[in-house]
Amino acid sequence: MAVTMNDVARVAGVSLKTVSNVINNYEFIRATTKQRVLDAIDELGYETNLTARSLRSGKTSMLGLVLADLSIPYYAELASDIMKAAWTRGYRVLVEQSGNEPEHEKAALQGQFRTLTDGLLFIPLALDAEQIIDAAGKKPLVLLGEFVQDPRLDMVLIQNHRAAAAVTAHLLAGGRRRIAVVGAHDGDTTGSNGLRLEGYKAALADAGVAYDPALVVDCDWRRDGGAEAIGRLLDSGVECDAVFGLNDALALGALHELLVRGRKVPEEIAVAGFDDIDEARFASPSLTTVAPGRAEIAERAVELLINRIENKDAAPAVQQPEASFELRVRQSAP
Amino acid sequence: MAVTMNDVARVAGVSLKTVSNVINNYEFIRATTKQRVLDAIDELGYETNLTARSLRSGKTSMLGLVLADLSIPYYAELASDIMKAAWTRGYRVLVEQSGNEPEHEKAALQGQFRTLTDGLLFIPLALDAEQIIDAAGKKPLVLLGEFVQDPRLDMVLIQNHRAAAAVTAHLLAGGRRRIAVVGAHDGDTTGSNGLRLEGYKAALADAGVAYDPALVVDCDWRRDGGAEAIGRLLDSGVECDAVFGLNDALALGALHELLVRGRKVPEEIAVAGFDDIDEARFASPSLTTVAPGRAEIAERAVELLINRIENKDAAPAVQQPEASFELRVRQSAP
DNA sequence: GGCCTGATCTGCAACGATGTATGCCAACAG
DNA sequence: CTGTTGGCATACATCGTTGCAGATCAGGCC
Repeated sequence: MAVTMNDVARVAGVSLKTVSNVINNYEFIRATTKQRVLDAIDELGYETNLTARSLRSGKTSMLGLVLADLSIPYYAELASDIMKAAWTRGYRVLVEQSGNEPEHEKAALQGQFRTLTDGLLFIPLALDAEQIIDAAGKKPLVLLGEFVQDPRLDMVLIQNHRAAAAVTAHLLAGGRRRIAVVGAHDGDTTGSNGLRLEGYKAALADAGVAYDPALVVDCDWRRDGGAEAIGRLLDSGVECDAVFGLNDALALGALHELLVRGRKVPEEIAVAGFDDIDEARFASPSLTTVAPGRAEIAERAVELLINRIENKDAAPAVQQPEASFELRVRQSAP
Repeated sequence: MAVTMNDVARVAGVSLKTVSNVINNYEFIRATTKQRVLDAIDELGYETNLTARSLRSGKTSMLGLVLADLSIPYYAELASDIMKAAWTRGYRVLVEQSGNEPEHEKAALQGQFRTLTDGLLFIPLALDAEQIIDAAGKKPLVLLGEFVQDPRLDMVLIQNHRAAAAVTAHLLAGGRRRIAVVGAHDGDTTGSNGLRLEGYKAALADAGVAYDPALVVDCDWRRDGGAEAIGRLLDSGVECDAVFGLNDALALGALHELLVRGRKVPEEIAVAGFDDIDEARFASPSLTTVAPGRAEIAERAVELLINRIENKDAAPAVQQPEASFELRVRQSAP
């Protein structure tokens, strides 16, 4: 079997508890004793059994991260940042893919998954705030600002409205007047789709350009969704001089479809996205987009969650820090 | 505090062990007793404490997955597939990012990380076979066929040699004669880089085309590495009519750089990659590449690892299944 | 010398589940 | 009526740690 503290204690000639004390850096241990224990640990190749420690201490030092799917670049990049942020603070991250299904999201919120983690980072896609509050247990929970927004929940916010307005304003400044929106439904006002659409409308209004619902097409937020949606729009005879994909995958899908159809980008039609995934820089033409502060989001979310975990008693008001965004102008919409 | 089996037992009026038996589907339980227990579980909202179960049973039902970084699309997509494959078999996956650093890889192989998992899936990048064997503990370990290859280790193999030869043969069939290779060093013979380079050479030899080491440029296996490397090659005055990026990120980086420099792809220079990440389909022009059977690799690796975990006693010979590959011809090299 | 203080180390119980051994009862055979 | 079998339920020990409450001992002080 595995080497236990007991074995180390025997070899070092001390009590089991002393071994524990050495490992946990208890202050009052004679240097010589400490050394003997450390030598024994080395000799036997002892490794702390984290499962036992968790059971006894009630802490797992793991954070849960629930997202739709790692194969989506934005989530993968965010997950990577979150894992790094957690790591530097002594936590590991256990990822759970919800596949965008309400049942999976609910299960992740309340199921046994929670017993494995000290707290949860959650990117909700299928559940609304009400359902989340119902399903969530007592453990700390921090949402990552995507679709849901609610004053009762801790979350890190993306400036969906302002960032989308900035992108739109940039397109308008470039002289575009008929800007198609890919990834929303006319009338959406909540969630990332709604908030970004509202930002788009606000920028139009600022510039005195009329809003035309015919320019708004909805679809799955994936590359193929974006390609299909812009195709549908063009086939329906609607003309446009710019496309705003509500995330980069949509924009890249649309960009691809436009080029396939022989449209010149950006001369004829400009394209812009939202997220600034790495791929955006290397697309051809490279994609103009807005960076929602991914690293900052990861950092803030992890920090907030760990604060909640470690200061359970203190229960200050709900926190909703906002990440800062930055427009990235590239070739697709100079 | 949390609800325990004890609480359930009290409410249901049975012993703690009976609750355990119900949960574990023990056969001989009166239907009425079972129902009473289930009702109590429901009433109290009891959730099994997985930490306690793990400690007692010695199984965590978690697989470790060590890879360089989730922000690399190929790894993210592979991780996603692995998590799904593990999930259907009742296992969760704990991901650890090595950042391509030997120290991190070693730590993941032997550290406390192992006590959290029943077995490890490992994509080695920095360590060689010898170091892996030295560092690895007794728990099951399966490598994912990237760089390391060794008859003493379980692993799922990618047909690096044959797949790279197939890509090269396709480029040759298209009339290309000066095919640059991005991502290897002349003389590499092992690892993904070496094996793919060897495949390339074999295909050249088959077609009676001479191998020119000047066409081989090395760099980091990332988009920006590919861009920089092809730039370096062209700046040095070497001309080529095709580029084979040893993975898709390299190929896409190179593709981007070529277009920036005004080269026509594929008319002037064809581009091909290796991996078939989702992005390849939506690049412009879309990228010709080879799909190394990612889903199959994930499936096989998980299956092999779980077999090792669950049939510890039986220790048959080392297993090294090979995933099948498929050429995906697209616009960048028709 | 007796008492107190602080450094150093120890034993026991407990975290919440499961494995083993066993008890109890009804049904059935002899 | 006794003995055996099999269904059903239980008690106890145990996994490897850590928290809590001491135990021990040397040195300083009155």
